[in-house]
Amino acid sequence: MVTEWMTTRAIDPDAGGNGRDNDRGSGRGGDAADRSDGRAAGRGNGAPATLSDVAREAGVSIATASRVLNGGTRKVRDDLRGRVMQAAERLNYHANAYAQAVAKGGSSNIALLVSDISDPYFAGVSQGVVKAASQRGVTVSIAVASNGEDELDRVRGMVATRPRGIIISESENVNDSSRQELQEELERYRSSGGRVVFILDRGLPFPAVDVANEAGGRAIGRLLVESGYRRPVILKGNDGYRSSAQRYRGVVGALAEAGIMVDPRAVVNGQFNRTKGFSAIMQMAGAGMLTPGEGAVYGGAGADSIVALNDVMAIGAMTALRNAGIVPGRDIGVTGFGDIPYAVDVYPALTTVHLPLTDMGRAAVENVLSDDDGYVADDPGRRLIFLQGRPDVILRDSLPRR
Amino acid sequence: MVTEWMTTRAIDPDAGGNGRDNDRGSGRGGDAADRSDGRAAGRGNGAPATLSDVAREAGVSIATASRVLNGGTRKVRDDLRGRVMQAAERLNYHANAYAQAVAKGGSSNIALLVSDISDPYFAGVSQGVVKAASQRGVTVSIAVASNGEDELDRVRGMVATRPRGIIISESENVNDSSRQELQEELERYRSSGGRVVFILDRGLPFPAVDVANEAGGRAIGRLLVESGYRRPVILKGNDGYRSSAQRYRGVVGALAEAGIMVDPRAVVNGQFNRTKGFSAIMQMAGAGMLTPGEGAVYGGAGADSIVALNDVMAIGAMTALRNAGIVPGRDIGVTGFGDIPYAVDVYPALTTVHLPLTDMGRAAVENVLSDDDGYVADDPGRRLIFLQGRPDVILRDSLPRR
DNA sequence: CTGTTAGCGCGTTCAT
DNA sequence: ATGAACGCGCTAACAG
Repeated sequence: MVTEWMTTRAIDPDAGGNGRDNDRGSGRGGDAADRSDGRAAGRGNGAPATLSDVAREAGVSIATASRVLNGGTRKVRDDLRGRVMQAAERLNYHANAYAQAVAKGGSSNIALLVSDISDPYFAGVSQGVVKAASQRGVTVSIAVASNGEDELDRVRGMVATRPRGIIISESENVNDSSRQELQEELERYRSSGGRVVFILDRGLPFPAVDVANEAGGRAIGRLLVESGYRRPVILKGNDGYRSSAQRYRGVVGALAEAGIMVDPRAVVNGQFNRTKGFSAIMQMAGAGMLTPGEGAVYGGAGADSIVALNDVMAIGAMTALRNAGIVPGRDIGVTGFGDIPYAVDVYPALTTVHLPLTDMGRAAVENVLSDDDGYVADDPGRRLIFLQGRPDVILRDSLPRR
Repeated sequence: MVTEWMTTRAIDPDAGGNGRDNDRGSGRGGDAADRSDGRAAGRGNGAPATLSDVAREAGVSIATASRVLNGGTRKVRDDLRGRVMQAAERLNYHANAYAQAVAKGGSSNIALLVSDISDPYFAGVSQGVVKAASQRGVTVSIAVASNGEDELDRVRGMVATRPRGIIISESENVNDSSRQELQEELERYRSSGGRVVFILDRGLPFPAVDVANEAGGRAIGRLLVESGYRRPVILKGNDGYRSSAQRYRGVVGALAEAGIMVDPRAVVNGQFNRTKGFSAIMQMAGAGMLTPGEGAVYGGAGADSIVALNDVMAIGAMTALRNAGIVPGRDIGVTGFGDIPYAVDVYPALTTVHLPLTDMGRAAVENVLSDDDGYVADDPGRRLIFLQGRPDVILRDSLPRR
């Protein structure tokens, strides 16, 4: 859409109509023939050096070359080893990762699927995955899928690359007609030796890195009560999303224990993104549901707080409040869930429950790379990897005592 | 480090003190041996189906199977085609991407290198890269490198995977002892058919997706002047970072035209991250350099604005100001550069210059996938892909007229 | 310890 | 139009 400003400057005005002298050359490897001696003038002009190039250059067999360049702990006479390494250096040899993968029937790559990298939550998780992976010498391919169908497509594409494992960190996909297919696809992948791990449990029969969602929700609920709030608006994610449901159950439960019933009109089912948080509150404010008055929630009393089950929703909600002339923190308290990095930078700083984003990513790759995925079919309980034993609620200024 | 909270908990709260029955066991997965005939009963039990499995199942040659499943526009009799496709479906065949890559001598993957995915700037760019790539059917592998040495390592790892191209979006690496090596490595990669594209020019002889940095800086400078500010503190990135230098030149130039000289003590060389913005301002405020008084900048007059050459620095600076009891927007104006998504959510909302993050990512992959990389050795000016012809400064509340 | 020889899964000529 | 055979770059048995 916004492509108007895009100015891919032209390249070679004068080259004009002249034929393209694309010597894409090579085409087929006339091979052997023109590769007279393998030394294309040392200029890295042609294709990258191969193992056999190195072997020839070093005057050894390709097997030997393989052994010194990659083969782990095999023994090779020192002089040969030296020659090989020098040759490799000289030819700037880099093993062809694909060929290796084909030969040994398995890559050293893990696939990561997220809904939206530009969301701080996923960005944090991804950062953890990528760093942990690279520390262990495995690469990660990343894909984004914004809806259920995309998700299935992406997963299919991923299994084609036969990664060591697939890590799925999607926020939600509901009404999931493709859910069944997804599960089947993943099960086939697993039965062929692949590992799949979810980040945040989605109720599918695979291991998942999970956190104390319900306990976190309860903690928020109690904090609300202790801080003197009685009339929260709750911003949840979609109903099909377990984490949201768990958090919701937690806060509602804690509230109930204190004798507080939340007004059904005060709970909005949205999605875990900033836009939804923003628009939901804009709309409620516009309808006069937030501040005391006729159409207000809680029988006209209005809301005294907004409990978002996700940080970005909370942040969107805060700016919506401001747009509506309501001062977050002063007029209405706000809480989030996740503790994304910029939760401290909004004003007032966001009170939220901390989630160890990058560590969640790390835990996922550790599981993928471990020998045993800890999955036990008949005991669903055994397939969860819990991080964050007790929830860590971070008190900041968006929910002052009142 | 922070691993203490990590509690790979058993699941059930009530399961109480029971011992952890970690049967890590398993060791190797056996297998391999049992592949007697390749046909593991059709059940997806064994290894994934291969092309020849499909061919056999369909009663055709592997070549034919290849043609219908992948081979573009070849002609195959309809009945055969049908049988093949059914067989593929039944066996849940997915082409082995690695084998394809080896066979045709080139993958359909591009590598992306960033400094930090969890930084909104890189997250935005990455999102653009990944989405654009997947629309074109190419996968992207991502790696992070926080410093110059890592960068070289990662690049080396990347070339091993022989991607179609390498996109580098690193913020900066200074005192770069490895810079020369990096360039050589990349040149070898290119001479072997690879494409490399930088996002934001770094002065290396490769195409780069760039934006109107200096013009943007000038726009900010002029806005400052027009809005009545005279005593800015400038938060730059590292000196070796061209984009920072360009932006800096722009604002200083515009200021100079208006007869404003910036106090040398008021410019801090940092890095483009939130922490640096935060700490720099904390420190200056602590030293009394910001508010009128003895040690203040501008001969004791203090600063009336903070010009951060990057959004996250600006955001860090704003919360630092608050910590120091200075109200951003009211006491001191603030501007950023980049327009990351959450620039609207800080308070006051950040005035900044817009950068089309995801489109920058997209442009990079388009260049990688295009036939001609537009690089012309002898005319450095010709190797840039400009986005955003005229800078778009977004007026918000952090820099009110005064 | 080193070199030979089979494959790995797939694309692609070359005959048929 | 279809199939047989070879090669991609590399690893892994197997000999020597």
